[in-house]
Amino acid sequence: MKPKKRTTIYDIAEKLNIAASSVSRALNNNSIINEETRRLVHATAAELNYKVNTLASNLRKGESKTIGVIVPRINQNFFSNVIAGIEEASYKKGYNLIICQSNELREKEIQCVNTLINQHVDCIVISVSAEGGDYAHLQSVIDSGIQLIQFDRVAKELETLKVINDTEQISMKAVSHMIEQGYKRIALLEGPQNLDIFKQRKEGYLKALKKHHMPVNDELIVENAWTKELGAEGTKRLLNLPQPPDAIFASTSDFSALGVLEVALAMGIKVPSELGICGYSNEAFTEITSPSITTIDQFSIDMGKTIAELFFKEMGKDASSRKPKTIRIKPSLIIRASTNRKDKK
Amino acid sequence: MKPKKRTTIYDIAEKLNIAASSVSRALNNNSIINEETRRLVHATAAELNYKVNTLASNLRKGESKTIGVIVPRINQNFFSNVIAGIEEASYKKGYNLIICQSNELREKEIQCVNTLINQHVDCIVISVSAEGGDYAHLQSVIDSGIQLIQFDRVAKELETLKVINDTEQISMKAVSHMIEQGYKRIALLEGPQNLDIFKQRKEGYLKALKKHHMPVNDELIVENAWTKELGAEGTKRLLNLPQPPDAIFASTSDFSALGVLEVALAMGIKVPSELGICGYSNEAFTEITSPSITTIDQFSIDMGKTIAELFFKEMGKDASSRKPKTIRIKPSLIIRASTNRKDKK
DNA sequence: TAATTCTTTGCAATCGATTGCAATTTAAAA
DNA sequence: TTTTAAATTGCAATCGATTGCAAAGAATTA
Repeated sequence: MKPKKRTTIYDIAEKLNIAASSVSRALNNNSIINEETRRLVHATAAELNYKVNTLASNLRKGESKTIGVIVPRINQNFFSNVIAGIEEASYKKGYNLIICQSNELREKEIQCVNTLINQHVDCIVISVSAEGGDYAHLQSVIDSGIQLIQFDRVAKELETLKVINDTEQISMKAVSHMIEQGYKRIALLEGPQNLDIFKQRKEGYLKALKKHHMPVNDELIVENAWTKELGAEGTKRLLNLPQPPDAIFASTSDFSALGVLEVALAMGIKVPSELGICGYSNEAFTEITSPSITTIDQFSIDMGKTIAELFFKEMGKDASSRKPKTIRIKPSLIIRASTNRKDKK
Repeated sequence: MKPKKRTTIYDIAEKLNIAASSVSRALNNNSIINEETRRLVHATAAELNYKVNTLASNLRKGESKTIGVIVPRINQNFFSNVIAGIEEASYKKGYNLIICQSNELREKEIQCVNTLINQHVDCIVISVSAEGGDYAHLQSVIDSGIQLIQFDRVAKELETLKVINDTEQISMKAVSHMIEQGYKRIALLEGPQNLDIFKQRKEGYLKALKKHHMPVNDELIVENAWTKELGAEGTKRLLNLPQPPDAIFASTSDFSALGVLEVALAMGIKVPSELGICGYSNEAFTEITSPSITTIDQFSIDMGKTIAELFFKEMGKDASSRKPKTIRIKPSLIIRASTNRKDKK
């Protein structure tokens, strides 16, 4: 099969007429090995094009120097940015990433978790799928003694490390901003309420209304509008109400905000003067639509780095002293044209 | 460290008073094991919450069921889509992905390659970094007997499997399209010419001009303009020429096309009537700028799937019968408003 | 010169699963 | 009842690297 067997420490040992253990120690610059033999071993290793077998090494050492990452979709801006952040920070420490996508499916998520446990990863980083259900599979990660870090979409009942955005607070800020811009009837496009992050976005919306003594109007709340198409659909319904909204907080995503914008423009409704729009995520395109879309930046790359750093920091501790811990990253409201009807630059 | 030692086949064997080898065979539903013991082993495994140690298994079997992927940046639309495609196809076959990013740096790319070789991955999939240099590190992948698949940005001198777009042809088509729309002075924003794909895009541009008997004008060719900022900069220079272009093919990326668009709009130049723009990659935003941007779709997810399928197909063959092979995926020209000054919908 | 300490090296077990081959048990055939 | 074949199971080596412990050699001290 393989063309030639790969060189092992035994090959080096044989060639130099020393023991494999000495070769191992020499290669790890480890123990108190004679400088001369150390040099010899390294030279021979280079000559024979030796590469360690990480599998063997990890098996023996009982670690894998690998972090498993499970996200709903790899090719979603937010997630790919988080992954990029994790990768950058872990690579520096000599850790590799195994990436899986759950496709928002519980069943596949369970499969991924099992694969990663079998791979003996040192840590599993996960943003749970939207499908919901119980979290026995995540519990079993913990039981296996593998560090579990949840981010963004977290199962809050599980006592693990968590890295999340301060979602409620920023949502409140976004809606307050719209109120301050003079919008009176603000609608909400909400996401699946079994995911905490969407619940919190709604909560922020409600709190902002309450704080400004504005009524909550159920007909202005549209469920499950988290794609561009669903956002557009919901918007049509909203704008055809007897009393249509004068602003829409697309709390699910910028894509749904885009749907809102397109429908509004198609119906000849002026943004932001007649309709304010705020999205979520700061996708690249929000900056360049016309008008540009107000949105929320989640600092996704930083989030990735934070996750990796958290893992390395907690790594030393043994299981008994592991405590659940939540790191909040403050997102930032990016005010653009789509909600800006007062301040002219 | 770990709270409790994980169950191994020996634990199961001991509990049932049989040999570990029998347990192994039973778990693999493999050999001719007695149905009764098979059931017993499975039951006990479940009861003890047994999970195989893939490290050990792989070490013994000399394979890793893992594919290593190296891309310049994980969080670039094109790459994250390719990765998503690879992941989807390989997961079905029980293969995992280890992802690395080279950050466009040769040095890091070499590191990644070594890590993946050490990990004993069964295949390395790579899109080379822009930095260039020799490809000794890729040669050493081949020498290690690891399947090497290059995609998109390939080192053509290396005899490996390759999955690429039909870049030259589609570039020619894009430029021809602009010519047919009546543009007379078409400029080119080109990428680093040490990467083949950018060379081919230029080649397609040149061929289209030649085919339509149009002169090649060196002052209309801008080097190394592959970010939005560089694209914008180059555009300013172009539009301030005594004889400015009436169309720009931003062959490097949609981002640079976006730079072009912004500069044009800022200068009060009408798109597409006074200036045609064509980008490359079909980023999500090209659809929603105004005017929307003509671009080229590379079918990135399909490309990922194709890569994985190619690997699985070639996997069976032994090293000696491995032949270099190139699969071309035909990209598609997506004509939008930014070049459409004739046909009105 | 003998006793003691410090360096350096080797032996052998270990990590957990797999597998060729031999051994044992059971069933079928003679 | 004996012989032969088939079905199961176990033994022990193996994958490649690491590491505790003992041994050998070199250097230092009494």
